[in-house]
Amino acid sequence: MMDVRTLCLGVLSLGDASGYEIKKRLENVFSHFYDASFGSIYPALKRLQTEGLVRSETEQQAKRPDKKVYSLTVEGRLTLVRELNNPPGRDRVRSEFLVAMFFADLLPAGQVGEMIDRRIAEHRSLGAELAEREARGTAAQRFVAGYGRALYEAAASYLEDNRYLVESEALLAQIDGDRTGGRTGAGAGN
Amino acid sequence: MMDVRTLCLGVLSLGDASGYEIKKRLENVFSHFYDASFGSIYPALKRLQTEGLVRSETEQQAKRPDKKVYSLTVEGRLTLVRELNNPPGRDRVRSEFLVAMFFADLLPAGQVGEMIDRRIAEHRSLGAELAEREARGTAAQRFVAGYGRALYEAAASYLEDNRYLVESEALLAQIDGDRTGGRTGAGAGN
DNA sequence: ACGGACATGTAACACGTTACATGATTAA
DNA sequence: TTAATCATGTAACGTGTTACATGTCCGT
Repeated sequence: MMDVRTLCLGVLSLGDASGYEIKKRLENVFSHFYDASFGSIYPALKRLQTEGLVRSETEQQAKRPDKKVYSLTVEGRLTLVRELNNPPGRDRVRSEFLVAMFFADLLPAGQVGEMIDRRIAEHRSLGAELAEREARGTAAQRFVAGYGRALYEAAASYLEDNRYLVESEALLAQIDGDRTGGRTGAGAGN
Repeated sequence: MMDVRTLCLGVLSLGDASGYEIKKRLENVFSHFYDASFGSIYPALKRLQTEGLVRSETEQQAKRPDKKVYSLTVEGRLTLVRELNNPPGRDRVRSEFLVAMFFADLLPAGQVGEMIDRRIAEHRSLGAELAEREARGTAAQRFVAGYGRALYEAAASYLEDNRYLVESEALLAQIDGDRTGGRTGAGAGN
């Protein structure tokens, strides 16, 4: 069971950090394929400490709340390695976008086109972000960043090449007209 | 908020079905990018019914528990469309595999190689499965299946092309030796 | 005799999110 | 002065999983 706790151990294996810093590092690095919030990180660290997998030193700071800097114990490092060695479970993907595409028949074609436009732009930009990260870090870190970038690019390309499948109405309406202009935002109120 | 309830509405928009059948259809179609279990589907249908979004007819069956066949109401269909029209949130990916790769330095290189071998095989096989599905269904359904297939393929190719980044030890040990043979399964105990 | 597919449902549990509570510093 | 960053933590809530409860039929 790979949960927030393991993730915390992992981040700590790269260097000591406070709960706050762990969150930041997870955002930088893992945000593309794993999420975690303060509400899960702080309790996780607390429990890891009672289990002896991490140790903390309170660093007093002037004008700021004390900072609890955590570090891995030997046991914690062993647990991490054991956890990482477990055969990884299947990736879990939860994509509202793909659900919407699956039921594209129920949506106005223009709306579908807009969603795809946005998605392509998002993926290109996220891919570019990861491409930058691919230049830095350890080989393993570059490997993971590159993986993300490759998938974002593959997704964007697929969308570009196959969008006609879900935009049939638009296809009939304007065979080779401009694809980006002319659509008003449909305010989908709750 | 795109949850199991919306998914149920979606499946029902393709035809009436019982809770059990909804589960099966979700398995076939969505299993690659969305999960749902009986424990979430049955309560969801119940609540959808009290909210008037679905209607049920009990079909009596000899020698089997009665089957509750659900169908969408007009309101349900409207709700579904409204929901699908909401700008889709970001995809959530949770990959134990990528977490393990990120910390590959902590693992024996052989172990990493094995994980990658398995992952490539899995992705190729899941991709092939989707490729079959790509031949059937509506255009939208083929679009989504194709998307999945494209991503599985991209991932598998990336892993093949870049695995050396996380297998440096293995790389030093056997420059161009056979990559698949010779590794014994390391029993990763609990 | 055993497991798997069919069929529905509940309860306990795990996990994570969001919002709340508190409070200083710094840049726009 | 308003928002953002730094900094920790709790409580309520939502959502989903797993296991349990029940029972038949069919294939091996």
